[in-house]
Amino acid sequence: MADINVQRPAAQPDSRGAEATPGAARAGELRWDIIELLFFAYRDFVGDADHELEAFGFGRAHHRVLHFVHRYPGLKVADLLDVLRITKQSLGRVLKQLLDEGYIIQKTGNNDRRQRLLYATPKGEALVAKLAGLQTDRINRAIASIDPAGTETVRQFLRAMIDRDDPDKVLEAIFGGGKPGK
Amino acid sequence: MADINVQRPAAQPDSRGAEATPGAARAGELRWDIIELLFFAYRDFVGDADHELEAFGFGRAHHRVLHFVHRYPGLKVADLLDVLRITKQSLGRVLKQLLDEGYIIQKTGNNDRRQRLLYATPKGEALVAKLAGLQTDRINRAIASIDPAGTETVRQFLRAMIDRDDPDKVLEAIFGGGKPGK
DNA sequence: CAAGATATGTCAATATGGCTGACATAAATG
DNA sequence: CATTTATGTCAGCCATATTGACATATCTTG
Repeated sequence: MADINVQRPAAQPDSRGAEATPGAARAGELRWDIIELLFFAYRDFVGDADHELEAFGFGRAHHRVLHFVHRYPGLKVADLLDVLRITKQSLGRVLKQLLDEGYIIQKTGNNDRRQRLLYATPKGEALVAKLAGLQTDRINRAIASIDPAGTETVRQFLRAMIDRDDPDKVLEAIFGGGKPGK
Repeated sequence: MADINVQRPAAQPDSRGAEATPGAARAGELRWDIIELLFFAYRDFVGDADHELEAFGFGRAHHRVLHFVHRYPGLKVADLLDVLRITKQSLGRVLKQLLDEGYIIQKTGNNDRRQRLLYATPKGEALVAKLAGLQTDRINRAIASIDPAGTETVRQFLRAMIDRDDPDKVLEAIFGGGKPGK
């Protein structure tokens, strides 16, 4: 059984090469540990849903669409493009599948009949809730391991990790607290 | 300027369809907000690096390889496959580029000469540190927004989000505290 | 009303980064 | 020597993303 060549994370001399990276933390202050934890935490977090989605012939892209349509009923296609930051061609494919298979329905906008307002069907609600259940279980386990007051700390940390310049409508709803329009 | 159709996240009736999702939280307890925050936080977090990587003709896959080789010098190819959970064919492509372009070097194992131990070159160190600098800036900004003691809470939360069954060598190093071998 | 802008949809081609299966080589192991 | 292990590679497939071009319906404006 081959011996182990892996050393613990070496306290690197931190050879930040090139001309002092713009706006970067000084040497020795890099958050290697948190960078790494975010990688693993997110990998396992989305892994929960990925596994379940396979049984439906769906991928992560479908989950993201279904999630936001569920959360923000009446979302327009253009809003979804903003939020997901993908092109309409990419969205088109997964959205068509979700529509064809009855997970989402479109309704023509009342004021602007060009718009297609998106809503999750009961079938769609069921799937997205199932996926959220798996992820919630993981989150609850993690929250149980920290100080009760820590939940708000984690929430605040995550919020502060998000770019707030040029927010889309969903981010406005999350942050704005009260500027959901304009 | 078309009116806004997006409502704030509706307190959904939470139609967990189908037979009570196995092991899932009960209705009304789903962590929709944290699920969503994780999506946005991770998107922007990796976005920092993604943008920079473009200039080098690299993608996320290259970053991940470079990161772990940097952090765990002497990592074997097989270890990297475990950590990244991809196939050797997939790894082969990006690893070959990183080797060809001088970001990583291989050294034949001392005990087992079949092994190729991986090390980041100064060029590789410079790139990975530059990327980590960008991400560290974001993390520092987020940490600055929470209680000083909150950093450890966040770290603990992230650690608890990670699967610990069948850990690879990197996770053993992160968690094991002292069982880096076997 | 006619002209232009907007919201959506679709066709075609391409890139990235995963995957499987098959096979080859070198070196360790029994 | 036979087998297993560590690595590499060829060939093809799939999902998801991209760009550019174009079509249609509808709203807005001069």
